[in-house]
Amino acid sequence: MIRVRYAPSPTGYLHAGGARTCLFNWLFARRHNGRFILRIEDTDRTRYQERSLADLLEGLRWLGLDWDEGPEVGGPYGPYFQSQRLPLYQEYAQKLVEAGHAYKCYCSQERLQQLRAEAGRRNQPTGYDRHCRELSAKERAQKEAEGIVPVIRLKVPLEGETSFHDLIRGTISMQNSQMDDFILLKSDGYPTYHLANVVDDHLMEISHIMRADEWIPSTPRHVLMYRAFGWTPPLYAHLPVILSPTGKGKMSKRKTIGSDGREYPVLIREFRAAGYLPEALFNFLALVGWSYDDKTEILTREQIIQHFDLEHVSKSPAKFSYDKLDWMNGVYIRQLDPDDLARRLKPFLDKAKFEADLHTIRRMVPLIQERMVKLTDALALVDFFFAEELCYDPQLLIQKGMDVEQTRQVLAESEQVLRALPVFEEADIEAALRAKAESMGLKARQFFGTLRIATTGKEVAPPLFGTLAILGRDKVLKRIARARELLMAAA
RNA sequence: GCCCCGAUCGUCUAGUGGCCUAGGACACAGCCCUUUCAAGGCUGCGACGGGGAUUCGAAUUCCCCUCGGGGCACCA
Repeated sequence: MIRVRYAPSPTGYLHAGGARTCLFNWLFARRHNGRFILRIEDTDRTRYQERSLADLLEGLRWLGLDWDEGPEVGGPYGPYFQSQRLPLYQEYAQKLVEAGHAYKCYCSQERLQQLRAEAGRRNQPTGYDRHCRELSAKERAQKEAEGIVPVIRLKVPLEGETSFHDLIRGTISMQNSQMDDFILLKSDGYPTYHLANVVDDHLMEISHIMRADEWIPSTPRHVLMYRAFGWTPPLYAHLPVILSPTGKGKMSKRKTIGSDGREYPVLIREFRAAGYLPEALFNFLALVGWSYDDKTEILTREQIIQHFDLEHVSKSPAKFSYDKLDWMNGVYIRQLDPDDLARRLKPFLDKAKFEADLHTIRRMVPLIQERMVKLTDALALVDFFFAEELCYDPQLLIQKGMDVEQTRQVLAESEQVLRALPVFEEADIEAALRAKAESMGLKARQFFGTLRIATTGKEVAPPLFGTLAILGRDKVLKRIARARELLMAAA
């Protein structure tokens, strides 16, 4: 049975890198009919943030990444919060001490800090100097008597090397001499990541560990722990990290501002608020670090599940391409059923105080659907529908090759034609206006250009005839009249 | 400083010794379509980091260099 997990620590909001790691685990589980487990690694009390758990669960659900075991759904291997498993870690750490694979360390944090500073100054490795490794029973008793609460450290072999097989990278080894005696159990009784991770993965019968590249250096330590416990380690697959769009370093949770001043979303909640579709982000994220073939980019969730494999996971880190995500989001928006798009647009319009019912939004959709990259783009596309009064430079009314008088005529004639129309519908509006433009001997771009400015206040706007129909005859006539006033006043 | 991982167009990638004159996508440029803007269609620009070795043959295997990334906490 394949069992994989995503094990975030609730120290901040869910970001693209975490979501990608989660996605790969999820895909692997779904592909192989395995189980996907969500485990919360909340063993750092100083960095814990209450709101991050809710954000995490919400973000995963938004992306459609459901978990078979974990918070809110439970499961046979619980609890799924490490803070609720403390006695377990203490018990296992103790076992290691008793077996001689670990020992208690009484060094103060001040001493350790000094050690690091000193080593750093001399450009030496910064690890622990194993001061307490060979303490006698008497020495230990003395420290205990002084009331010092020890940490527990793993007794790393001094010689030899530790290696493991990575499903993506092959064999990776590290000299044991490169590892220090790292801490398993902190003095507050909480386990470090290393201990909790190994104990839980074993107890929860995790078969494959898929996590970011940055964990490679600590994997040999984990292997050493499995060995000390007498357990078989799971299979490892280290995923390439996602690089920041700024080009320096990996993608962080902090605000990322490109050299062009553009602000890049990194948190899932930010992508959502910016108007990205979950299915587009899902597709895009699946493709950062994994590829299907040499030509297919747009894949449904089902196709991705069906084809996902570790074979095609890349080894090298990838920059997060926002240009490509934008393109892909546009593709997904265009593919959306118009009713569906209208529903998704509603909250964004509501938030902008554009009061439109679903029916009206639905009428606008055909005009804007292929002009949006993100849902938020709709706002700038339709704002003129909701404006009380348009604000624009009257000179814009006068199109290239036209004069004030001709412009006045276009407005006057349009007004007349539109007023006379028996029904105010797109096809009729178009027919009448085209005929009028032709009879006046004006080019379409001239005639409609003037009208566009008059009715939308913009040089760039959605297709005119559909726009007029939605605006409605009253509003259109009012705006044309207003344009004539502005034109005359400016002339 | 030490250790680990990586390296194909500007970016994301395909490539698993001959199908490679290196394929696709994004971005960019041009043209077409067109009431503006989009969308769409067509075309173009554009890469195997360097040096050795193995081989009849190397983008693909090995070594060195270079460059990039990551790790070295009582964080995860």
